Amino acid sequence: MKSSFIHTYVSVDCVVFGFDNNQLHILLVQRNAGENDFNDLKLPGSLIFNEEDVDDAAHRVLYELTGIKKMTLKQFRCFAAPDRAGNPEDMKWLDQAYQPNINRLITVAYLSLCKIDRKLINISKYRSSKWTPVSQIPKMPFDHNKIVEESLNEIRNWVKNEPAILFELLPVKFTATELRFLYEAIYNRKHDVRNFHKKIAQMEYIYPLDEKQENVKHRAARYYKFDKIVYNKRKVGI
Amino acid sequence: MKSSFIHTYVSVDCVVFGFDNNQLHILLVQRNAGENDFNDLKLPGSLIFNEEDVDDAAHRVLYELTGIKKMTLKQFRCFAAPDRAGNPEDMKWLDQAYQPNINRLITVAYLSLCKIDRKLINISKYRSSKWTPVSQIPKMPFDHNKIVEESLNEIRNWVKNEPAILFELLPVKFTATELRFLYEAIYNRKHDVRNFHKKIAQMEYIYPLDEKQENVKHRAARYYKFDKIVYNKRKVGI
DNA sequence: TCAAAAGTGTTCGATATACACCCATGC
DNA sequence: GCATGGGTGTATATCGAACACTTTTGA
Repeated sequence: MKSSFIHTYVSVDCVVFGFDNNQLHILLVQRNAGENDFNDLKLPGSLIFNEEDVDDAAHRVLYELTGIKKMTLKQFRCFAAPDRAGNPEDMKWLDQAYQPNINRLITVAYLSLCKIDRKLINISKYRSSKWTPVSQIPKMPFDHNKIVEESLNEIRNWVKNEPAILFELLPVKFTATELRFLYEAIYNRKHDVRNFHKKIAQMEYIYPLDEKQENVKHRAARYYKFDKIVYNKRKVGI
Repeated sequence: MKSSFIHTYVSVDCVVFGFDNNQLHILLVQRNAGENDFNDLKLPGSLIFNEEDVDDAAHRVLYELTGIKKMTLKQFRCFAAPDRAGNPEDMKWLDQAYQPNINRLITVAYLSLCKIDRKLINISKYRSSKWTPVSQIPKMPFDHNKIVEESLNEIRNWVKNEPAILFELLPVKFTATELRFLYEAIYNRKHDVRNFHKKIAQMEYIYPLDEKQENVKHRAARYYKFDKIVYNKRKVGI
């Protein structure tokens, strides 16, 4: 009886969202560092270390992947189906990447966010990473496709509870249209332009700059900025 | 390097909510089966078995605790702080309950719901269980107090996304006042009686019966029932 | 007839939705 | 001057919040 309790390895996997070209993207990595093609992508992740909390492991993975120290992240689910690493290909890769005879692997999935134009400094074991539009996510190893699918629901909840995270996906200065397209990409529905302007006008934590777009071949759009201090004050008021 | 990846034990812990006397309760168990006092309570839980998904482990724990086969449940967070089982008392108990030298223990926490007047058939390793009002949760081992704290936020989200779960906490036939008190207990704020009646009148999935309370020393309240079929139709419509 | 809880309608403000035209810019 | 996308206001429906008195029942 006692021996049937299982001793497992635990990993973290991170779904890092970016936003570009009116589409959500996810940062995927090449599974096999040695090969130079992008036909074998997966979510960035790692086994957890001894004496390491899962949140810390996720921060570590993200740091190694991007060079950013304290990325905003949120745990959203533990995936532990016994056969999730049952594919022979995947088992082989585990043996190679970590150590032989990993009998069982449970993963804790995280959401994270990154300005997609940010220069990433990759010091991880993965040779390279690639921003992939959510509409073009390839078939991935383990249950990574399932994790991505669930992450798309989770990010909606997250935005609802903490709208500030939107601004981690946008440039520091952004236009109303960019913000609207971001909403549209996350919620997958259109928003009326006029109503949207009204909405941001009454969000005190979004303030307009005098600055406008330059070198655009149409009327230049105004830039806005997010005011974290005002945002945080608002929250304690609730 | 490779050896610093950790092989851990994984458990599930369940926060089972009940509702009685206008208060939320949580089902706690006696940690030490041999002793007959209720001074050492904890959340029901178990290590996971080989070849067992965490969701299945949670279902197993709940079945052994209540005799109910498919309780509604929801995973809400993985707790993995390295020192979460670091208390010597807790380590001693782990050695005794499972096996010696459990070096590290990660837990996946679940929410679940139970009609509190339901007769429970306890076949678990715990001698007995006890419904405890959330206002009177004692100090518990490991990080169980923290888990309970977070579960109270989670249940609010859950109700928002899936109001049907409320009815798993109420008798099959319930009065408007019972439902209102349940809302009040979960959200920890008062609701206006008239507005509340209006609200349930326009929830098509709550329908009034002709039946009323009996043997009450005041005006008898009407009973209502929850219609799962109407509820599910409504959902696909969204 | 009293105590205790059930039940009932209206008003107001805030919020969400629908909808169409002029403006600024580069070419 | 035209193509491209930016920016603006009003009217209506919906939802949530505030608020006080009458009804039913058993003791």
